[in-house]
Order: sequence, then structure tokens, then C-alpha cells
Amino acid sequence: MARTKEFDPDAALQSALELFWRRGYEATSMADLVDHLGIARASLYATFGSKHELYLKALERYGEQSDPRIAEELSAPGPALPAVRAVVRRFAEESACDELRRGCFVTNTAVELAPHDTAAARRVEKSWHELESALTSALTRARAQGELPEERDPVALARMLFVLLQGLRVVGRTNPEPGRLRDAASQALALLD
Amino acid sequence: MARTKEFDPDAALQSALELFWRRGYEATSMADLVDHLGIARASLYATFGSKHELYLKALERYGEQSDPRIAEELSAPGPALPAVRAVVRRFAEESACDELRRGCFVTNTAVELAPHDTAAARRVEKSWHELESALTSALTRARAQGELPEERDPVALARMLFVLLQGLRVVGRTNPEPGRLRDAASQALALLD
DNA sequence: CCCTTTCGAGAACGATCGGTCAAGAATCGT
DNA sequence: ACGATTCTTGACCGATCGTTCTCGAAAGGG
Repeated sequence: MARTKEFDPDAALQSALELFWRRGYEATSMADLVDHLGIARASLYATFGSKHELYLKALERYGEQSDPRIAEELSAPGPALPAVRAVVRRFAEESACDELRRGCFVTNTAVELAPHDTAAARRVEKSWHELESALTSALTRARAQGELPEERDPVALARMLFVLLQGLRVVGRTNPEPGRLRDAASQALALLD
Repeated sequence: MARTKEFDPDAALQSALELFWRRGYEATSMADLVDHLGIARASLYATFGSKHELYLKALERYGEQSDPRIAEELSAPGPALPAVRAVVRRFAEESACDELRRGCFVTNTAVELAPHDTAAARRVEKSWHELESALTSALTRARAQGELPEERDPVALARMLFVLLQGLRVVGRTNPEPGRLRDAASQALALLD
């Protein structure tokens, strides 16, 4: 057959993800990627196709890593409300302690690429739909279990938390002032009392 | 003396703002700007210096146009809470009806440029500080006027609304689904009851 | 062994990037 | 009307962009 690959495509994709995540799409050049991944230019193209495809694959990978973790956390058996609180607080904490100013890769993509890149927009919407519906079913379950008053609207509450989470990530990317984000999260969570 | 300018620098800056606003910094080339502004390349450089300076001036102009409007609205005499509600709802409505997918120019800058552009980051933080403190003083006034229960924390509430506004703009840039944004806004405003 | 495939390093591709320059055209004060 | 000055126009710059190609070396399977 042939010579075996000397680099791990999985690790290379992870490396590319980290670079795109920090700098965004346009500000990251193929030369940057070649340097950072430590693999040859030609291998990069042979393995991932193009810069755009590489970005989409990195975005896909990010979604595969992040989305299920949140969904599982929110759908774990037992009380649902504490799980929701934990997710929101973790978003605030991660945004506040984000010294690399990375924010959320999906959110960054939504702002930089989605308006003029339908493939990216589709992937963003997929992650967002998963997040919103995970929050919705958790809150629905909370209401059914008596953790949440009957008159609350789980759909609307989930949407409000979802939008807040996007805001946390955006603010954290520029100015991860801990007090600001923690206050925002705790006030929003007061709606669940 | 000398020949007078044939173009209106103010209108040109406004045009540049619109282009940067829609496409972002990196995805907008000087060639795009020359086409869109209708003025010569050299005139552009003579008037605005460089692409980066032009972007910062556009950002400055956006801030000068947007920030005071909100601050005035929130500091108008009379009941404070309705003004806060109106501002939040207008953000949701503008984000939901944003068919050009522009979002907020400051928010877009925060995501694309702020992490590696200190000048842009400073301007973002200035707008954000104005917005947050305008919300804070409005809510403080609301509490003093008996519109808000004594035990509420105006600072924390303002921070929560501030973060939510950022989220509204981000979500609106990719998917201005009206229901999502309106629900988010109205649920957040329920915290003021 | 040989053949094939993939590797790394780098040259080279055309296109486009942000930015500059050299004219000619137009407008002022005199 | 004239000269001084500053505009517009469009060609032009080197650098960098994403992408392809060449090349010799290295590592499998027959």
C-alpha cells in the first residue's frame, strides 16, 4: 500500500479548531495553520480539502464535543432545575475566566460568518436548536415535577436563558469582568424561583 | 486656495459604516469600500488614513449615534421602568426584523476584533459601559420612585439586561426568528415586576 | 526486492490584499 | 486670467492570500 500518515488528523483538527476559535475565520491564514498544526501545507489540503471545509469540520467537531455534554446534563434523571442552574452558572464562569478570550466558537461563527455563509449558518442553527430545546425540555420537566410553578412558560423561559447564554459568551470574549457576568446569570436564574 | 472636496466625507463615513456593519472588518476589502462609497481610492486614504482607522472612525460614529439615544431615553423624567421596558423591547424588535442581518456593530466588533485589537476593544467597552450605567441609573431611579421593590438590586438587574441585549443582537444576526427574541425579552422583563 | 503511496519542505501559481504614486482636472485667492 | 493648491483617476507597488505542484525521502504490501 503506502506510507502511513505521520500525523494524527484528529489532533490536527483539534489544533485547527483552537486557532479558528481564538482568531476567527478571516484573521486565520493557512500559513498560520501550517505553523500551528506542524504539518505540511499539502497534507493539510489532502486531508481537509480547503480552508473553508477545514473550518466547517472544526465547527462540526466543536458542536459534537459541546452540545451533547449540555444535553446530557440537562436530561439527567432527578430534579431538573438544579441542572439548568448549573449550566447557566457554568457558562457565566467559563466566560468570566476565559483569559484567552475565546468565547463560544458557535457564537463567534454566528457573528462573523453566518450572515454570508449558509453552511456555517446551518451548523450554528443546529447547535442553537439543540441548546434551546434541551433547556425547554428540562424546564418542562421541572414544571411537571413541581419544581416550577404551573403558570410559567417553559418555552419562553428557555428562550430567555438561551439568549442570555449567547450574551454571556459575547461579553466574555471582550471583557470577562467576573462580577458583570455572575450578576447577569444569578439575576436571570431568579426567574426560576 | 485650492479645489474643494467633491464628496461628502460624512456621507462616505456613513457608507463605510454600513458596509463594515454588514460584512465585518476582515471580509470587507478596500476595493469593496471604493466601489460602495463611489469615491476614489486615494481620496479614501487621504481622508481616513487606513482601513483600520476608517473602521475605528465608523465604530466611533456608530457609538455617537446609538449610545446617546438610549441614554436619553433611559434618563427622561417621569417613570423609569417603562423606558427600560421600551429599550429592551426595541432591541428585540430590531433584532427580529433585521433582514440585513446586521446585528449591533459594537457587538460584532466585540466578537471579531476586540480580542486582538485593543483600540477596538476600548471603544466597545466604552459603549458597553454607557449602556450598562444608563440601565443601572434608570433602575436605581425606578426603585427610588417606588416602581421597583426595595429588595431588588439595580446593578445586578442592569447587568442581566445588558447581557441579554448582547444576546438578542447576536441571535438576530444569524436567525432573526421573532418569537424567540420576543419571548426572551418579555421573560427578562418579567424580572422587573 | 520494487512499486505505490504519502510524507515533509518549499517553490510557484494567479488573485487579491492594503497602500502609494504620478499624472490631469478643477477650484480657489489674487 | 493666472498660478497655487488639492482634488480625482487609475495605474501600480510589494506583500500576502488560498491553492497547487514538484521533489526527494520514507514506509507499507506484493
